[in-house]
Amino acid sequence: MNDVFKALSDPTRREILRLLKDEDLCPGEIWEHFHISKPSITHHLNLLAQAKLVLREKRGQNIFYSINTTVFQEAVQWFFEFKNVKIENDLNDKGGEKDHE
Amino acid sequence: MNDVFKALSDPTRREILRLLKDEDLCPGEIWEHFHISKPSITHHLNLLAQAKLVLREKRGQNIFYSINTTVFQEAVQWFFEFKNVKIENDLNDKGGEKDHE
DNA sequence: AATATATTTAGATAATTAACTAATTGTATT
DNA sequence: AATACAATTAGTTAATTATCTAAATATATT
Repeated sequence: MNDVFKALSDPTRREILRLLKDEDLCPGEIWEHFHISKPSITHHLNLLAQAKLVLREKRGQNIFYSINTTVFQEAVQWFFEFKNVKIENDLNDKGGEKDHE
Repeated sequence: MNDVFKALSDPTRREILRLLKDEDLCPGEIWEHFHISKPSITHHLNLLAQAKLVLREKRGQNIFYSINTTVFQEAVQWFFEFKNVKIENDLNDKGGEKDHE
């Protein structure tokens, strides 16, 4: 899960994911949407693939990248841990612990 | 939203959030859970606060940090953009281009 | 086999960042 | 006002990372 958050922490990589949301693309096509070099695109795609946020499939001369929805679901799960944050604490702590120093 | 993902990309900061999920804490209390210096804790809390993932409230000598659930919800929203990734593309692209290798 | 195209690898550099120690600020207590 | 405690700021360092150019690999076409 650390790899996932690391991968998502870069705007370029999030934009790549947004592009892949609509259609599978290969590095050259992705590259056309940015103003950075192809090796940089490769670097970002490696990090996304390492986090399993994207899948690759080689077809001839091209390598097609696609979104891996499974890992997206797992990431959402992480957030759901924070769904019901301290309900009774809001009553206990704030009322009772003021003079505890 | 970039600040949010940047803030979430560090394991220490995610652990801090997990601690704050159960109760509001001040930097000294948070510090006791880690093996890093207090200034480092301050640094992480600054990034979390900048991303608005936590709120601070000064009470006398202490500053209490708490989870800001609103921003968590916004982060989940980001993921929901990827809910229905390329449905017709799965039919067109993958069906048609298979045998071109 | 020679050439063109697509992508990655290698290696370097500049920017960012997480960590530290030492010093400072701010609040409470005696 | 002097002391103690809580937290931050300042300034440094080492590690990470995003980027680049040049070179290498791999596939397809002529």
